[in-house]
Amino acid sequence: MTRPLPDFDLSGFTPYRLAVAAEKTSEALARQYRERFGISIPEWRVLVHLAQPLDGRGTVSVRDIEARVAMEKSKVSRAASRLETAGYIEKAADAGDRRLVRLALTDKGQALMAELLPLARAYQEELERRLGDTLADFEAGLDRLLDTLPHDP
Amino acid sequence: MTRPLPDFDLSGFTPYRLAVAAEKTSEALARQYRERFGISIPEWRVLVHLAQPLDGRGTVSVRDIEARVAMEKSKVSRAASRLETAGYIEKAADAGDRRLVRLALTDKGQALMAELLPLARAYQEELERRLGDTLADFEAGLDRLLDTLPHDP
DNA sequence: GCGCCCTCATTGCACCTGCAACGAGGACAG
DNA sequence: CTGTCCTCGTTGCAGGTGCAATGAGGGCGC
Repeated sequence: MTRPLPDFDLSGFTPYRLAVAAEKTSEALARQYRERFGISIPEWRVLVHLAQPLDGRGTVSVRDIEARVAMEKSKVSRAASRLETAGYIEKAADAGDRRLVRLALTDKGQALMAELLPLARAYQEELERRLGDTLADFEAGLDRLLDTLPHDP
Repeated sequence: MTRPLPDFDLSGFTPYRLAVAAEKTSEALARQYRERFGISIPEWRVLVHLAQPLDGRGTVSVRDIEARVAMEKSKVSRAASRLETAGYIEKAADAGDRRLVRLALTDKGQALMAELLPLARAYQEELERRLGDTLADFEAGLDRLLDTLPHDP
């Protein structure tokens, strides 16, 4: 009665493998961001979105970010508050719809991103080098997972 | 002076993509585990390791688990405490080296795993179906990332 | 205008986490 | 045996997190 359990190989379990890979790939960059700039990953994601004026304007609301990044609105809100305290972004009520909060990089924030983005780019290139000839197929598989799985059930 | 920033596409950034994919793939299963069994992901990982008697014995120490799973020892320790409180595992001092704590599934824990493991298996098969013909290449790329990156710098 | 229901963002709460510090125990040289 | 240094596991603390509740505001029918 001690062995009714089926074998199960955790190291072959895709969700687990993805979690470990995500953790490992984030770790190196995250440490740099934290030690050199005092920036966490949620904060970094917010900053990246503010660095690209996707729409006409250069400002974005909390829920724009929430929609584009896989991050809860409370997480976005708190990350934004920390960034505001640090002086990297500014919040302003939207003139048209006063429920919205428009976020925008300050000059200090722009300067920060001018340093951070090249680091991220270089790291991405390093990862692509490591993936070598498996890169395209790997990213294709990742695309399938990302496309297929809903994330607001 | 408003556009000195290089373009950067977050949705093409591999660490970000991995984080989102890991979150999405874990979410569905994690919710089931939580709602139906009251089990969190760290607790699940501990349980899985206790369900496979990798060595001769069916018991494992905290640091065995720490080494085999990408989890801090404090996380393992607290997950084990919760599992013990819930009655799924038992802790016992190792006879030979009294610093070690040997963890083992109780009967209740074995019964739990007999339910959980088939769910995980079925989910893995579903993911593999979604990946379809990209599966092999995708897993190969994941292997490269997992092999290359150190995780104890 | 008024009521109703919706959306946006924040916050309170309970919990989880990482990290450093700790105590207990083991290994080993002298 | 004693002292020193190591390992194992737990815990205190500060801070992050998810979730639900909240308050402010908007849209619309009447």
